[in-house]
Amino acid sequence: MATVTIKDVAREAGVSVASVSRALNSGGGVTAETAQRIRDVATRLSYVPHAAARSLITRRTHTIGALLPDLHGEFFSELIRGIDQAARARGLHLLVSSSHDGAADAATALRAMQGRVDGMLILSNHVDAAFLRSNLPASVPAVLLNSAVKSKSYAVLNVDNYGGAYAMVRHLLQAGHSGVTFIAGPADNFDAQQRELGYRAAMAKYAPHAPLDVVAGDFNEEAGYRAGHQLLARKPRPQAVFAANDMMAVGCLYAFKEAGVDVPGDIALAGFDDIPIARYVTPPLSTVRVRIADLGRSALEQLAALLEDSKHATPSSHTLACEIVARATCGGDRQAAPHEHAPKNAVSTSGNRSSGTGGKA
Amino acid sequence: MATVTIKDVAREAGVSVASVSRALNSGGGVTAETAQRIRDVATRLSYVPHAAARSLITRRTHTIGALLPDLHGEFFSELIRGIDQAARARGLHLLVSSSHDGAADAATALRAMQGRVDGMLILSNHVDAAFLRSNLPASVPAVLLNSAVKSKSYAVLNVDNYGGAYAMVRHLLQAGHSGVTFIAGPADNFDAQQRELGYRAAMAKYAPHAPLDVVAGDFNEEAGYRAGHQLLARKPRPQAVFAANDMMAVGCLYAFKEAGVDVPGDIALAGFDDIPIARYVTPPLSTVRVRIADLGRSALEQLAALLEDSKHATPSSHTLACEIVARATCGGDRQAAPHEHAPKNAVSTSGNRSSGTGGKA
DNA sequence: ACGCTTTATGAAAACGATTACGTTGTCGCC
DNA sequence: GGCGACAACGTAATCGTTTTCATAAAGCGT
Repeated sequence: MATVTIKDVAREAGVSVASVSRALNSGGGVTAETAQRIRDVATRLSYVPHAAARSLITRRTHTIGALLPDLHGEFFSELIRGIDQAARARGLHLLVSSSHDGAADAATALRAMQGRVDGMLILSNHVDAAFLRSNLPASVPAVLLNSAVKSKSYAVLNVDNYGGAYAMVRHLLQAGHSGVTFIAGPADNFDAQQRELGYRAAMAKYAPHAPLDVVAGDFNEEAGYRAGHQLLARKPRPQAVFAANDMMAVGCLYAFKEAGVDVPGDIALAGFDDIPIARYVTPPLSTVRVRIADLGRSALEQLAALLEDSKHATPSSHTLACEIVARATCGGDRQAAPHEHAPKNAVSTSGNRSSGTGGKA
Repeated sequence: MATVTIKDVAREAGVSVASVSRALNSGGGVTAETAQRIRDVATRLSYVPHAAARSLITRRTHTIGALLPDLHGEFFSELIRGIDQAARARGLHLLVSSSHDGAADAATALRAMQGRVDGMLILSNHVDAAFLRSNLPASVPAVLLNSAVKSKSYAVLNVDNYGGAYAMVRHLLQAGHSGVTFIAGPADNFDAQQRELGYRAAMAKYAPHAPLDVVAGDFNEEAGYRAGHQLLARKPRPQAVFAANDMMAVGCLYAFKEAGVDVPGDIALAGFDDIPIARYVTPPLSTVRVRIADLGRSALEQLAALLEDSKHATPSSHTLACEIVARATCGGDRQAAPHEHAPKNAVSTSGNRSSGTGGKA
């Protein structure tokens, strides 16, 4: 059961190793029948080329690396799913390194991937241009996800946080609310910043006389809960609240429920991300949906394009659209959908196909 | 900016490549000062050994592969998190291939990993002993997760589905319900089978005169919803319902709410998995928690042990305990916890740390 | 001083593939 | 019939490491 090498195949087929290589890879330079015979022998011996040996000479690993922060839940799964599917379709392998906290951590991981990958997918908010310059050799192409980096050396793929927030604020205002309060995310988070910008722009456009109203938050449920209580203490209570992400919106919702405030009757509420929980809280949360699997997929495809002709492939910047999902909490003229069982819209984002511990049937 | 090899380091340091290799790896066989000089030169040139070349000769890739089915949501993330953290701690890389549906698909993926990994972590319900024999060379050690396979060739690591279900049924019965109805999972799913067995055993033990009552399900919300309606149509309604997973319990809960049936007043309800949604439905769902990150972690550690001495490391079977989480839906003598914000128990399973699209702050 | 063990070091052989370059043989064409 | 082109195939170099083996220097006991 010793590993069978190309030599064994060659000997068995009565040819040289060169011919075996040609028959199995390029196809040219060998007669059709010799090629067939070689292939037969190869399968009979169940020969599988040694990946390391091959990539030593071809300088290709057919592997792409994904550097991800300490992500949780649906976001992580969907992202990987998108990446993995696209990668498999292209015959690429996926080397994952997740759960990074801090730049030093990410740098180590990035360096550890040196030479093991042909390209990188990077999602991290402590990654900037300087970081990349010193930790990523120029020779390995990379696609940055949701990054503020603007460089023509790297391709960047962002979710349209700005547009999504803008659209949601417009939606709330057009539903009749005269103002919108925004619960912000972490100050150093790129997504959070963009969402706030979208909020400000939409307010300026559709409610130019209403005051801008931003309270601090950090993307956690607890922060939303505190913000909710805080807002209820105001003399004229806000009419509508837009949280920078769903978890804060959920926290806020519980604060409102606890105080006996009706949503959306007394206050309208909306979040951002469309995490699965959003559909299950009572009442169901209006939010902005992000097609995360698509994000992963297109990131990989962009990287693959860069890999194919690293010469004249210009690393470009793209943005992925969001869509607003009007459920119960935003009030207004929504349709009276009771509860979405087995959601009809076949978006990959909303994955309540989740099974037990062991996977699908 | 051409890649710097060991030769460059050797020339620059005025030694042979052998010494460089020794200085950087074993440490023995070189003077302390030469070793230091070599290390200095190496860092100065920012030399990083070519992984392929190295593993060509050492026959080690320092990479482990993870073969996963088409998982969604929290389960997937937590599993990978656990694996990844443990892997990093051991200096191992993680090659992921997920989203497999069907045995053929899994076989292809498994074969594609040939030679790229030192060991495999496998979670898939269409993987059995025969499958492994024909698709996995005996030389590569593997750990099977949640698998029915009983073989001394492979290590198996299971969640204690049986024990968890048993404990939950006992809990329900001891809370005063005279019987429990079970909503089963897919017939061919190993977890589902074990959970049903646990249900049956607990019933036999603690309610020997109550009839066993199992209705079909498939782990999806929709099935739980249908089962819920179906159960309400019974003449004496069931007193307590235990669903084989949380998604079905949630579907069932919505069916009850729709019919105006009070939970837990009229009917008690419980699920399995403790998915994040469980905490957010109204009322919060009682369930059985599975420490998924721990599952991944110990799987990797077991594999690492196998890797270190493949000789006399006996691939053993282990089981990971569950814990029951009594929230509102199961009635009984639970404490009146209003809502768990920022959960105190620092379990890695309940990850509402989830952020926006861009990761943590 | 002299042999003998220890130790640092270098030269060279692996590892398993791809591929540039020869070599042969066959065919076509003048 | 000879000459050149081309196709099929083999030989050997190559990729960047690790590791065995040889060699030289140095320490050490007598």
